[in-house]
Amino acid sequence: MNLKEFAARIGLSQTTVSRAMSGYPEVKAETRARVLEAAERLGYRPNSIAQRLATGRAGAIGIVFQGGGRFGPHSSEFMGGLSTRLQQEGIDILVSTVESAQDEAAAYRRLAASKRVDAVIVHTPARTDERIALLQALGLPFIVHGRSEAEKPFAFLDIDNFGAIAAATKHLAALGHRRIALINGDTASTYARDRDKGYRRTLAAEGIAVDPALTGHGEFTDETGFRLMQGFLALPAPPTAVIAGSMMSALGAMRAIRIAGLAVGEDVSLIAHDDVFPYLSPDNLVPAVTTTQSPIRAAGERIGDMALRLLQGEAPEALQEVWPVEFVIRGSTGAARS
Amino acid sequence: MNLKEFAARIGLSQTTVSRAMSGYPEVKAETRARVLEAAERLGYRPNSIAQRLATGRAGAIGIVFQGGGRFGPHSSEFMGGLSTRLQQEGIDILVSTVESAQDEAAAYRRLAASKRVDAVIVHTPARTDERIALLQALGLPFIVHGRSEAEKPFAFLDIDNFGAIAAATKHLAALGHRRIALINGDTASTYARDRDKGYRRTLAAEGIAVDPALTGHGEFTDETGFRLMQGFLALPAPPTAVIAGSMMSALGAMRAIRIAGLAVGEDVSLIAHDDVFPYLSPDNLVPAVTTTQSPIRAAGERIGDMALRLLQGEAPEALQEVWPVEFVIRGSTGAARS
DNA sequence: CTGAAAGCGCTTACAG
DNA sequence: CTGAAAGCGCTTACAG
Repeated sequence: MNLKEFAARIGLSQTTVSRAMSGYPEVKAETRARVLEAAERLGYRPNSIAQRLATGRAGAIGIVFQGGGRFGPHSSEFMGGLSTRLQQEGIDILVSTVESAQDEAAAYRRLAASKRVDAVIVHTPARTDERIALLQALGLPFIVHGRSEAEKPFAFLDIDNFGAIAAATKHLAALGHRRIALINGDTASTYARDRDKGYRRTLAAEGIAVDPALTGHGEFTDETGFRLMQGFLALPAPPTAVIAGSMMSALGAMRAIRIAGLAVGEDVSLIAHDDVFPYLSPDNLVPAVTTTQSPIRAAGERIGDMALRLLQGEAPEALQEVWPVEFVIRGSTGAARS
Repeated sequence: MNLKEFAARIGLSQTTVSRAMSGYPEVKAETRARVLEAAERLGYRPNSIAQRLATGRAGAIGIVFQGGGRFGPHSSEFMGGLSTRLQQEGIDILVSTVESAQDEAAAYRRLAASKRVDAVIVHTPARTDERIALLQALGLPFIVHGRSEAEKPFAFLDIDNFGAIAAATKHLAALGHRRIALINGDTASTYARDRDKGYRRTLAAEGIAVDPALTGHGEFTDETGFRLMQGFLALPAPPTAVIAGSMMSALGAMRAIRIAGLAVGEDVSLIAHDDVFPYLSPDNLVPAVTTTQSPIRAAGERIGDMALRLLQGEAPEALQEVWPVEFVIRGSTGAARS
C-alpha cells in the first residue's frame, strides 16, 4: 500500500498524512493520532526510497573496509555500536569492501557521485591521510575514528593512545622493569605513532634508554604477536616485560613466553592494550591480563551520534573528542626479577 | 550533475543516455561509447536512489543481528565474504541490530513494508524457526545460512555439521578414546542438533555409551569453553578428549586443561570445529589444533551469489546447498593414555 | 490546520 | 536506433 491508497482509505490528503507521519507540528493532534493508528492497523509504512529521493537525504552512512572485508574483531565491535545508534534514527549503514587504498578512494568518489550516503566513517587514519583531503574536496561529510593532520579541521573521535601506553610503560618501570618491549601496529598510522611516543617519552622520563630492538610492528594477530615475542626473547638481553597492541597479539606473545619456559606475570610481565570482547575477556585468561582499555563499541555508538549531528549541520570542528583510556591491573604484571 | 543536465551537455535525450549507461542493447555501440566516455570525463553517475525508485528494486540485502549487534568473529568473516560478492553487483548490505527475537520479527516487517531491501539473510536458524514462516508470509525473499524445517521450501546454505562432528568423534575413537566430551552451541539451533547427532551416532557405532555429563551447551566464547571444560575435568571419570564447537571455546578449554596440570594432545586430545580466522589460526597454537573446518567467508560469498540468483527469479528450492567439512589433523590429538 | 500540485532523478513502455 | 512523456512514491512550498 502506498501513500495515495492509504490517504484515500482514511479520507485525508497525501499532504496531511505525510505530515502527520513525519511529525510535523502543523497537524492537529487528533488528526495525527488517527493517521498513526490507521497506519499501524493497515500496515502502511512510507517507502523509504521515495522519501529519500524527495528529501535529498540518503538516510545512510557509509563505511569502507580494506583487505576484502577481512575486518577483525575490533571492526565488528565498532560496527555493533555504530549500528545500534544509527538504527534508532532509521539511518542505514552501508558497508563497502575494497582491496587497496586506491580502491578506497574510488569508493568514496562513487558514493559521493551516486548520492548513496550522507556521510562516511573513516578509520585507522595515517598521520597524513589523503582520504581526508579527498572527502573534503568531494564535499562528502565524514567522521574520522582516530586522528590525523590536515589543513582544514574535521570531525573525529580518538582515544588517548599516548596516555594509554605511557601509563602502561610507567607501571612497568615502577615495578622495576628496565627492558620493556612494545608490540605496535602499522607504522604509518597515527595511533601507532602516538603509542610509540607514549612509550619513548615515559622511558626517557624514567631514565631508561630506548632499545630499537625491543619495538616491533605488524598486524594485530596472534601470529604476529607470537613471532615478535619470540624475536624479543631470542635477544642477548631479552625483555622482562612486554606491551602488546591488542588482545590477539597478547595471546601470541603469551604463547611465545610459555614456549620459552617462562611464566607470564612472573618471569615476563605483560600488558595488553585492548577493548573488552564479549567472547575473549582479559579477566578469563590465566593469568588475568593487565590492560589499558577503551570500549570500541561505545566509540562506535558515539561516532554514530556525531555523524547525526554533523548531518544536522554542526560544524566539524565542534565534533572532536579524545577519550581517556582505562588502566586495569591484573595478574599478568609483577615486580621485575632481579 | 543529474541526468537532465548531463544529457543536455552531450546533446542526447535522457532516454538514450539512460539506456547507454545501463547497458541496454538497443543503443548504437558508437553512441554508448560516447556516453560512457563523457560520463567518465564529466563525472556523471546516476543517482542510485532515483534508480531504485524508478525500477522498484531496493538494490540492498538486509541482515539482522541479535544481541545489540554484538556480532562475533564468525559474523565478521561471513559479512566480509557477503559484501565482497554483493559489491561486485552494486548491491548494498543493510545491517540491522536488535535485542530480541521479537524485535527481529519487527525488523523484517519494517524492512518489507518500507521496501528497503530486496531480500534478507537469516542466520543461526532454530530447528523450527518462526522467522522463516514470517518471511514467507511477508513475501520478502530470503536465504538461510543453516538449515531448518518448514512447510514450504526455501533457499539455504549449510555445512555438514553432522559429518564434521561424526568425523571428529570417529577419529578420537580410533585413537582409543572412550570418554569424549562435546562443547556444543545453543540447543535450539539446527547446527547444534546436527552436531549432537553426529556425535551420538558415531559413539553408538563405535560401541561407546553416551554419557550426558560429557555434553555441554553455551555461547562460543572463551569463558564458556573454560567453564564447561573445568566441569568435565571435575567429573569422577573425566574425558580424555574433547570436541569444542569453536576456536574461542577451544581456547577456553585448553586453558582449563592446562590449569588442571594436563597437557593438550597428550593427556587430553582436543578438536575444534571452526573456520580459519586470519587473526587466530589453529596452526599457530601450541600444540597446533586439529580442526573440522569450513570457510565461513566463502559461505558468505556463496550466499551473496544465491541471493542474486533468487532476485533474478530462481526458485528457492533450486538454491539449497550443503557443504562438506574439511578435517585437518594437527598436534592436539593423540592416542588415549591407557 | 488542510489540500492541490510541482518536483526529486531516474526508467521504460510507446511511438517513430 | 532515438526521443517525448508518464510514472515510481514520497515531500513541501504555496495557497487557502
